[in-house]
Amino acid sequence: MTTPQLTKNQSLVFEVLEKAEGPLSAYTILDKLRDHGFRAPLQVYRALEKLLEYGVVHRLESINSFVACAHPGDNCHSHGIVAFAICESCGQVMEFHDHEVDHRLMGWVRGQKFKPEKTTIEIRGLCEACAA
Amino acid sequence: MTTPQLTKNQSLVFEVLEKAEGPLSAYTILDKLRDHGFRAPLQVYRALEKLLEYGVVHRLESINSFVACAHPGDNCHSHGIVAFAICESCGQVMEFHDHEVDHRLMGWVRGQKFKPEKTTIEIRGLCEACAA
DNA sequence: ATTGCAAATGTTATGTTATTACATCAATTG
DNA sequence: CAATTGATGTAATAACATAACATTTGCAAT
Repeated sequence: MTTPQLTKNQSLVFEVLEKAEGPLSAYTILDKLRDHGFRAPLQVYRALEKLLEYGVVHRLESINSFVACAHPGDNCHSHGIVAFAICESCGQVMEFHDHEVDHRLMGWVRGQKFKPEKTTIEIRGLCEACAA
Repeated sequence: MTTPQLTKNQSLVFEVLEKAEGPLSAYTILDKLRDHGFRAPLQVYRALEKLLEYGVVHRLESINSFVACAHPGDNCHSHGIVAFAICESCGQVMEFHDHEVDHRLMGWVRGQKFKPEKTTIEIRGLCEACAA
């Protein structure tokens, strides 16, 4: 799937996430876009919904936040399951893929005849700098 | 770590989760315990906090819900990372462990010198019965 | 160019999940 | 019994997310 031209609101939300150092909550995004005319949460959530669909933004379930995909120009849906390491101190997020992990999880899933739609892998802890 | 004697509120919350067919939200638990004197969310959240700590209850991050651990009498902290398959149709949750997945994730983590505290693996989709 | 449709947007209100702050109570121990 | 600690009760509020409905915009078909 290729990413279509983003609409105005989608572009604004995406730019905010790209410039951010780490994940942002929907309401933080809203606050950052008040100057651009955003007034209500739905303006953010609707844009996020599309950006997630296009695979250019990820949702971090364990911290109710959103982050731009770490693969500029690429789209993440082709890489299999995406995993995240989230530093609980500085907020930094590392995104990675591991085919063996995918393979094991999908193997289990097949064994159960479970039909996966969306898989979440999130490791919360301390990054190297913060653990020191 | 061995599970200490549960307090009154902890027992009530745990019993509700054990009897439930699937995961419950904190507010659903609250409603089920109104007859037992529960009045406020905090009574539930405080009990859950301890039950999570003891490893007898799991939190499903992707659906903001809680479920009793699938290993009666045992405690889950000894099994490495716990993974869940959550049916989005019937709500049923399957809990499993995969040492190879643990190994791969922990290998990546070591390579980054990241210090993991809590890892979430949740597969949402359709169980065999619901996919049919 | 106009009509008709689909998608995007704007706005208000509300629903759902989680925590803060503070008071009280109960068990333990020195 | 005083002091401490952990559990509980209660009210208020913060944080996250969606429903419902009105309006506007872009664009294809005629």
